[in-house]
Amino acid sequence: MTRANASVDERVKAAVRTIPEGYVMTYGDIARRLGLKTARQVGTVLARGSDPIPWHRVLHANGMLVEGLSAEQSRLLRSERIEVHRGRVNLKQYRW
DNA sequence: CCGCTGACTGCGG
DNA sequence: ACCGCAGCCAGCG
Repeated sequence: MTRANASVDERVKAAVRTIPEGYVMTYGDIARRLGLKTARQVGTVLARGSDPIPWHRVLHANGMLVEGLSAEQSRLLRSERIEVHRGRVNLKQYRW
């Protein structure tokens, strides 16, 4: 009931909500943390983005921002003091 | 059941 | 460091 029964959809959203302000995680990080098979699953859930979650804290494996949403995303990240340079974030520094 | 798509990745050039 | 691409696999028609 704690987690096991929850749907993948809910678990992904819950995981994203655990990312503290000022930190980021990659799609792969979340997938591995939840024991999911692929990072794409995480992306698929976020793409539907039905609920208010800090989606901007989720990046690609190399720190790149989400294609097509980079403007909005970099604005949100910078608003919480995360540096974005050339469309990417330094994971060594901000990865949770 | 089949084929295509996608908010992904890792590897090779 | 920067592409390009094949591999993966859940979701949808």
